[in-house]
Amino acid sequence: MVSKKYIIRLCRYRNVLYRLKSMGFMRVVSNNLADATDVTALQVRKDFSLAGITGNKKGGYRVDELIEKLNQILGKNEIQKVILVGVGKIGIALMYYKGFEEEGIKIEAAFDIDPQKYGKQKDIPVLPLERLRDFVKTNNIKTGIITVPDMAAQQVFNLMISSGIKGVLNFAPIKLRSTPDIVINNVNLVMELENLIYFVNTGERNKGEIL
Amino acid sequence: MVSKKYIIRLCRYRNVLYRLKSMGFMRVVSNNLADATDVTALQVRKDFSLAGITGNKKGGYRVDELIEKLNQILGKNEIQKVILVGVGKIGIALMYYKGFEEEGIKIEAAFDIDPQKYGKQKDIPVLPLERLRDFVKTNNIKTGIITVPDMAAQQVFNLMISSGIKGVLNFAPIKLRSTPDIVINNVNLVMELENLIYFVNTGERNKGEIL
DNA sequence: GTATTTTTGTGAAAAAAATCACATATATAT
DNA sequence: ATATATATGTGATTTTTTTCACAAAAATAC
Ligand SMILES: NC(=O)c1ccc[n+]([C@@H]2O[C@H](COP(=O)([O-])OP(=O)(O)OC[C@H]3O[C@@H](n4cnc5c(N)ncnc54)[C@H](O)[C@@H]3O)[C@@H](O)[C@H]2O)c1
Ligand SMILES: NC(=O)c1ccc[n+]([C@@H]2O[C@H](COP(=O)([O-])OP(=O)(O)OC[C@H]3O[C@@H](n4cnc5c(N)ncnc54)[C@H](O)[C@@H]3O)[C@@H](O)[C@H]2O)c1
Repeated sequence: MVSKKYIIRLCRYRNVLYRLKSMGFMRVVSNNLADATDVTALQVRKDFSLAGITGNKKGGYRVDELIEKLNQILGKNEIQKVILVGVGKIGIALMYYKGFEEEGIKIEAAFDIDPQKYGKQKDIPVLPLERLRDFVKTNNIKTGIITVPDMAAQQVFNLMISSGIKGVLNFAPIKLRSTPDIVINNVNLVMELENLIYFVNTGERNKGEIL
Repeated sequence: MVSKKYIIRLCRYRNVLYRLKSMGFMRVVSNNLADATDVTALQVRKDFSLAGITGNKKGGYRVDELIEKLNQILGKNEIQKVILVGVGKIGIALMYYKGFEEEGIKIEAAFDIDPQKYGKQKDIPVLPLERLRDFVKTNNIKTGIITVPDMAAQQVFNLMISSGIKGVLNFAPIKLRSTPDIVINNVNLVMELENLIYFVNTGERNKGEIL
């Protein structure tokens, strides 16, 4: 059983590795990765050790091998399909963001209740909410993003889950009522900012929470 | 020295308390707060104990008193001024978001290098980047949000810090080079999604990382 | 007015995560 | 070939965070 923090560190290593690879690096030592990801070299090695990844006593790790292993662990070898509900300000920002596709994540469709939104954004179809269930089943989608107003979030969530979705990235600052088999990651930007402001005001050092 | 997680829990309690208050509640027991915030009742009491907040052995905590204490600890008794740099898709979404003001956070101004963006968004002035330093000093701003393209983030960060900013909420998925006295909270949405997908794919239960 | 129930509060214990200490392998230099 | 420097790898240790166990206070019931 692994923790979220651990997986996020693996993702970070992977990101850095791709950049190193594109720069022509063949090998990398734990120290390089540590510098680039804000963890200690020891933590890097421990993580790899735990992940069953092994390097050379001198000369560190082979970049290609590392990427391959991490991709395997992180399930990055096929494109990950997601849907999005709520084609508003933040939803549209996400739909136009190129960063997801670069990581093999594709927003296959978006849904809204406002007919004015139907059509396309970028190359992503925007469909009526009623078509969600069918779309999710047909395309075997397992992951959804919620960017609807707070009041609508629970109801959209319920629809998603009953349609077969297993994991939700939720931008509404509410606690979704759910069951333990569903994975929910909440993005609460107000809280991120409140938190930041707290540490700024008190002058206390935020001990480098990852992410 | 407190951790980020701890402060975030306090923020969550506070949110729930405001809602309870608006519903007319005068008192609350640790169990209620626990249910609403996805932590255990014990954790709630421990947190309060640590924060020097004390309740009644029966009848729990006074809502008003709790809110007051939490506001005090979290520095919520005055409006928190922030600036934003990068009036693009995500920057604009944030500028139009009402959730910040509801929590006493005000985006005082935004900055960009594209003259087409100058003017206003909602009621927030959008100014040339060159005016940042002056604005920050004059208005004694301590907190900034970075929503510029990845390539520009470090440079904008440097400008912010050299202008007197002490804390940054960074949306660019890069590691900002900084010094230990500066607080940085990174929001990495790709990683949130990658992480979610990992737990969906493996069927492992993500042990409820807060936030 | 005494017993019972409810709920806080905290020192102690357990669990989880990070770090240390050091053994081990391998490349490079001499 | 031997010594030296560089890095990994892991059991042990420390630190941090959460949970347990139970005492104490206050309301309610009998
Ligand atoms: N905008 C931000 O910067 C920001 C920041 C943090 C959190 N959020 C949260 O993100 C969510 C969306 O914010 P926004 O600013 O993009 O809002 P928005 O009003 O711009 O967009 C909401 C969209 O959801 C659609 N919608 C409403 N009810 C729906 C339903 N039942 N089913 C499907 N679609 C529905 C609306 O038609 C609209 O297109 C909110 O919960 C908000 O709290 C936004
Ligand atoms: N859009 C998203 O959903 C999303 C999601 C995750 C992360 N991000 C990150 O947020 C950042 C912004 O993304 P976006 O989609 O809003 O981009 P965008 O291109 O829509 O907007 C960027 C804005 O920054 C301005 N800008 C560029 N260089 C600048 C500089 N040196 N100083 C000041 N302003 C400058 C541009 O004029 C533009 O207005 C990126 O780092 C991106 O990786 C965005």
